[in-house]
Amino acid sequence: MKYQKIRGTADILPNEGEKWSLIENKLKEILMHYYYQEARLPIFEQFELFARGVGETSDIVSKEMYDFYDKGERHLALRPEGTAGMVRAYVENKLYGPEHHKPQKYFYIGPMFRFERPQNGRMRQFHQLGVEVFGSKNAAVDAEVMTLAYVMCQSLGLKDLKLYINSLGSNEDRIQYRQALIDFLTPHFAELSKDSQERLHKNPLRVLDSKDPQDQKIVAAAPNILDYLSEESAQHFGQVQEILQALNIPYEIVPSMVRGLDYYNDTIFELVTTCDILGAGSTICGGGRYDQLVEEVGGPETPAFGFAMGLERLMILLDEADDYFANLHKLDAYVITIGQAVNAEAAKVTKALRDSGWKVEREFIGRKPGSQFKSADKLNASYVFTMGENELETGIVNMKHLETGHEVPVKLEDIYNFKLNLN
RNA sequence: GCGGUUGUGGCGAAGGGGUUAACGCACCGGAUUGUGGCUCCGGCACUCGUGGGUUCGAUUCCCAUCAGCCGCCCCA
Repeated sequence: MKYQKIRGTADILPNEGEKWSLIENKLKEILMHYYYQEARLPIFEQFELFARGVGETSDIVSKEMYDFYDKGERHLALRPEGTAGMVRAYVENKLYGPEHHKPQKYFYIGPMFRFERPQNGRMRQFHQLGVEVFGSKNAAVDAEVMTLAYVMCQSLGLKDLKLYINSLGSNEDRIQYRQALIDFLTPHFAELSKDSQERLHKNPLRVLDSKDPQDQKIVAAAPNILDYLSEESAQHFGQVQEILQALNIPYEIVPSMVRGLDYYNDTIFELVTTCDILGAGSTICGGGRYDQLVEEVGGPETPAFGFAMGLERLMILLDEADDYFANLHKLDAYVITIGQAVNAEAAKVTKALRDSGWKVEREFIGRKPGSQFKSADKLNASYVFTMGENELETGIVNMKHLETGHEVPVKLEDIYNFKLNLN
């Protein structure tokens, strides 16, 4: 084999591709109902945008970026996530202008790139559906976006879904909590795992969701971030819950939950599956509030809330779901040809049937009739039309219903005039 | 980035230094000059991810490399 795909990329082959568009269409329909509008943004941006936006110290920026210099010596990067680009577009195009309905609610679907070790549901090029809302600090926005994420997954028939929520509070809240956490953990430094010892300096909140059992024991007694929320943040978080309850969206508060991007404040959430086919990456959707990012990117003070959903993870889960995709390719008819002479007439029959709204395939490679029937069977065709020289002469074809084996003669003319009678 | 594991036809999979590389599925042809899901017969890998080495000889051993999978880190 001369060429192979780049590590961590995937070929979504035709059969699979149909599943993707089926899912995407379904999700888009829901997004329409919630009044979200689609944006299509560049796949690469200035490196700096991500570095600043996502956070220089985040893993995504510090070790997972696909960055490069173009022929004009510009430092660029393939987008590792969608929010930074969306915010940039929002600011650059002055979508905050008075003529735009507030808040603005956008979504996008597309590939993202992260240089990581591939695993099930974790690719170097992967796809996200992202949602961003700009211009409201209302807790109802938080709740709506989380509801949206939940409903999208639910509508696809996903089971074992959990909505985890938490609040990071304001910047000041977090700084205080961070210090409290460091103060608490420092006496236990020697007992912590190696990973967590490092995390203590870089990002102490991360120690909270360490998988190391010893760490977990220590952390169990750690101060709770929710006790450090300012009154405003606590009230906001309370309202978010109130609305979720009113909407009957089941959720769970997980005070140890932290997110990997630096820009979040107040509400954060994750949608995870509790079944284990996804292995380590059971999060299918994550997001939260980011009230400072727009300003950081050069726009006016604009609160915002968003999430990203991992599409390949969704697809993996859906593949498990029974026959969600069954009958995707069911044919209404297969046109069998016997002999070169019927080539054109078979084309006419096929087209006429298609024009009348049927899903139709025909024989192209001239196999024996028996094999063609096998194909028709395999392709799940309801009817088979047999075209041979006899039919050419008489103008009458055999239409066979595969399931019953019942055959009826049909006039070609009737097919061409869309007068086919299925009884 | 670290650790483990795997790589044989379109797919699944046996083989374990010696030369015709099992088997199953799928596919193609025939038995059945134009009618399917069963059966039977036949066909289908100059070659065992790639490159190098050891050897009289390597798909089998060694090294490197690429890729897949799993765990960690982290995340969608």
